[in-house]
Amino acid sequence: MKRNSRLSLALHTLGHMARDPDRMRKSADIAAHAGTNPVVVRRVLGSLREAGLLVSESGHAGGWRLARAPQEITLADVYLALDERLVAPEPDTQAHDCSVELALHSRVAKVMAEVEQSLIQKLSETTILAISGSADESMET
Amino acid sequence: MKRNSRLSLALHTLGHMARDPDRMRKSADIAAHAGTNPVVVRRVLGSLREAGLLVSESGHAGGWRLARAPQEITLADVYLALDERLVAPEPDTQAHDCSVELALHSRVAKVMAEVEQSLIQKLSETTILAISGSADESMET
DNA sequence: AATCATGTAACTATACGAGTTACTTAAAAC
DNA sequence: GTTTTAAGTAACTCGTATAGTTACATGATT
Repeated sequence: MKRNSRLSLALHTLGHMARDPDRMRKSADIAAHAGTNPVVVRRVLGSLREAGLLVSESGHAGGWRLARAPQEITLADVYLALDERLVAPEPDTQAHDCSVELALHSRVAKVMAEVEQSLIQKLSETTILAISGSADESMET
Repeated sequence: MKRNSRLSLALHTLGHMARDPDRMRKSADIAAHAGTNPVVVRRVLGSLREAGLLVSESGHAGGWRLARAPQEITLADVYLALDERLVAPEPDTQAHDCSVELALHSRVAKVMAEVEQSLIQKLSETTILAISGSADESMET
């Protein structure tokens, strides 16, 4: 794995969970399927648990499971839970008192914010049930 | 400097150039103003020259200058010249024959492509003259 | 020829994220 | 109540990407 893998891993895992929401899955199994490490899985899914998308349990029958119905979880929920930003934020301008830099920053920051909102809006239109390939929700390309 | 600085540096520099398009600027001066290194400046501006946005000259009266009028250069031109991507592309899926991964990839890739187009569209609506703070083109926030 | 700027290769330093190891905590099985 | 099994987490290594730096070649003007 390399870049942006947290979101990919999260969505991939939730897609599978959506097909069989009641089944408990171990981080070791998830990691094996995704070709990564159990600790990495726990870190990523831990963020989703904090956001209320997943629940986890320790012990023999432990593992991970959806916290609510798969049609109630959108790609936007997942995107926001991990706080990755697929749209790069403007780097903090260090109070350079340069009018060009100020004008530039406000202009670009505004555009990026709009684009970010647009992304979230689009992501919110797809649920993880659709990603799962379940027949319940069609996958028109 | 750290991240995403190429685009910032490019736009900042072009913003200044837009205020006085005929003046030649040395990479050393630009670097001093931006708080970076002349070689870094030459690398970034070199990309803009390849894209036809700037011209450069060697020797005593040498330096860098806009290749065309500042109102003819938009932020999108600059964004495309450097081929940074502020919108993260989906990482290449390594032919994992997993239906969830495939569905996920096509879904997300489509959204990201739309968002990227939207970003470019928005960037194309602002010229570097507007960034320059020149009175010719207003800066309504 | 001397000077001054760009052009560029090659290297270093740094930041960041994934991966890994090792350990603690918690719940179920026995 | 001890064993087993899984999550939780800290701390570290490793790979990679990018800025920064050094050094030198090329080209234009004086």
